[in-house]
Amino acid sequence: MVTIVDVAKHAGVAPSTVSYVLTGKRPVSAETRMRVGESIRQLGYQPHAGARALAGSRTNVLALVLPLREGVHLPVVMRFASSVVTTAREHDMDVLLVTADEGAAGLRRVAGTARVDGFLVMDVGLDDERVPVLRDLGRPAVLLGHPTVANGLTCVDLDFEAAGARCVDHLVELGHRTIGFLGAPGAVYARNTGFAQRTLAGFSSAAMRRGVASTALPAERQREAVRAVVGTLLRELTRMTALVVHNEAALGWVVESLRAEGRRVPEDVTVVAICPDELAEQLRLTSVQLPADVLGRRAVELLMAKLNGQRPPALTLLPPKLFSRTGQAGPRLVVAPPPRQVG
Amino acid sequence: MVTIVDVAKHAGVAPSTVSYVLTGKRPVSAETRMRVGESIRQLGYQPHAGARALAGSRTNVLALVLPLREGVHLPVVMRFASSVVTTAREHDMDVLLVTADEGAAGLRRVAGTARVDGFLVMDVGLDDERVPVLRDLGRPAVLLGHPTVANGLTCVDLDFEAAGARCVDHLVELGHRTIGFLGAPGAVYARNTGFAQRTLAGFSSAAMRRGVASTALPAERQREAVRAVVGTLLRELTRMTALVVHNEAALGWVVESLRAEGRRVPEDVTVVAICPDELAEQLRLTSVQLPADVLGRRAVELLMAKLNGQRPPALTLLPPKLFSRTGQAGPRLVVAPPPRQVG
DNA sequence: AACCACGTTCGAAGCGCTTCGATTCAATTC
DNA sequence: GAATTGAATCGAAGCGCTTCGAACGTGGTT
Repeated sequence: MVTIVDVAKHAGVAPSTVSYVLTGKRPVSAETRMRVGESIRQLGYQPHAGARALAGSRTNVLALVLPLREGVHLPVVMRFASSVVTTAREHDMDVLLVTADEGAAGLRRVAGTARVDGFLVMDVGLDDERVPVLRDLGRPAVLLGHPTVANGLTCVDLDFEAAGARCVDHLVELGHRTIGFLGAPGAVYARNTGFAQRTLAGFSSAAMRRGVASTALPAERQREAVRAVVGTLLRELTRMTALVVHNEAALGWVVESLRAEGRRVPEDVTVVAICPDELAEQLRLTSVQLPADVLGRRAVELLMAKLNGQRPPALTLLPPKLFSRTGQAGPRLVVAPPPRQVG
Repeated sequence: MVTIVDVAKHAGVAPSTVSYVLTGKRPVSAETRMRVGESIRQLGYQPHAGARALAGSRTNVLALVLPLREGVHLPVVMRFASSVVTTAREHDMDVLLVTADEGAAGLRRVAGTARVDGFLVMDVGLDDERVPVLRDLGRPAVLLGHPTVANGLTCVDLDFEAAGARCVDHLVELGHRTIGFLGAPGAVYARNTGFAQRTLAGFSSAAMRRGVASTALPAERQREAVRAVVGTLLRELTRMTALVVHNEAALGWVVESLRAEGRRVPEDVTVVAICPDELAEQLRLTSVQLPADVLGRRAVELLMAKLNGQRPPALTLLPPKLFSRTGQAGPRLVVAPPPRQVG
């Protein structure tokens, strides 16, 4: 193995000088820098990660905590993971994969053994045991999915409010004047927080602002329940030509119900969904997608900022991406505004 | 931070003794072991991973190299990754996530900086640049997917030959006596190696052994091409009541073509696919699944064996799992034999 | 009673790197 | 020309752990 001492000897300098060349933490003359660089190249020197971590108390590794079993849509997780690793590498970081199965104990372990510098935690629940632990651990962390705003922690999520509004705006631009909203099961709105409510709020205020007639109803996931709600909407909102659906499980039944009621989709009723891209793709519906790749990138950037001692905003909401799938041509990306930041 | 010295003082022993308690590399009296263990618990001691790696030249981390972008079916990758992490943790190992994008350079980097003890590489190509690098690196590695048998390297894969045979056996047990085989595009069979050929071989010899009439044809992925091949099969093998399909892209068109020809699926023609589970699930077809979870577990176990100085078989072929989806009941797992080992 | 052997435990020497105070030397200043 | 400065570099002290030879008892042997 080639060590820093070998490089130092080869370049005729002290080991510390090589270190300074590598880290840039002290000025080194251009000439020395060249010479050391050349020695590094010739000897094929690669610093020992463990030694670095020991002496410098920085591992250059970040923990990515993923729900690998269930819950979140798998392709979304993958895209996110991919984006995280790529972005991390741009910052010269490696990624340690931790499953959510390990729970808080897993976080304690990798932090306690000084394996990682910080955490990226996906799919954090509203009352997650890991949140307090994360705060105690005293290492930078970025949470994804649910914006559990907790002091000191940083969160990233899709801007669901904007997503709701975006659907309305899109439909209004297509000429629709009466729009329905079919949301999550009632119970989801009952807990007084979360993305469902924010989506609905965005939808409602946009409808108001745009002056369109609208009705919003919750829906259970079962086929019959969905059929009933669709029936109600068609009856109450007789001139309804468009429907925004924020309920993955019901989505398929919604389309089926509409057709059963004699409405063609999308000719008679245009359906816009807020759901993972794959599902919308399959049903050929225009949709607002979860921008997993942007989410991953942004999350890493926020974490890096914290590692560098900055204090990034406590909450970053990413602009929704709307893919139009009405035409015969491939998905058309409608450009969205920059992210919102809070705190 | 609590160090080994703190623990040693607290327990009234030398640091080295604490180390031996932890690693078990030298005998320690039961009484001392107790006392040290108690101190560890009381102080909440967790050994510093970097220091360990430096002194012991063992990181307890393994690299998982995944094709995160494309190629392999995403859910399969996830299941595999999940299984790898879980199994690795059982062996007290952590997992560093590396994307295939980084190529051979990525392997050189994580090995050169002593970040990992070994490699798990998924989706290795027939003439992959990483194979020679992996051999040079001199660290244990286990390859998955294509059994590129290379000296010193260990491979795990699905036993495609058994998969082909299994389909026949299953169908014969259901009473079928004339079975067609619709395979990958001709070009795939032309390269003189790989899973396509092995599947076909397994199918053919099983058909022979079972005394069933059979015809095998390659098929391109396009709809018209598939339709033509299905037509040919129906004409040539007039009494065909079952069809084994080893061509993911064509699978949907196969079912469509059969129905267009007036054959009900599965009543008139039973289709068994060799494909990712999700696809078969969607089309409600009985299928042979890639056992990603078993694959991941086995891969880690092989790697651990190598890390412990053993010389596991060069090639392990996992028994195929056949899921029957003909009935109304949920998937029924038909139990399969133990893995085959070579080398 | 002196000896040996064995199971335990200790002490010290690194592992390869970062970091900080000290040192050097040339360029500036009075 | 001596004193002052500041940039560039050096040297040494750790970081927390493993490991290896040595030391220490204890019990059994001759």
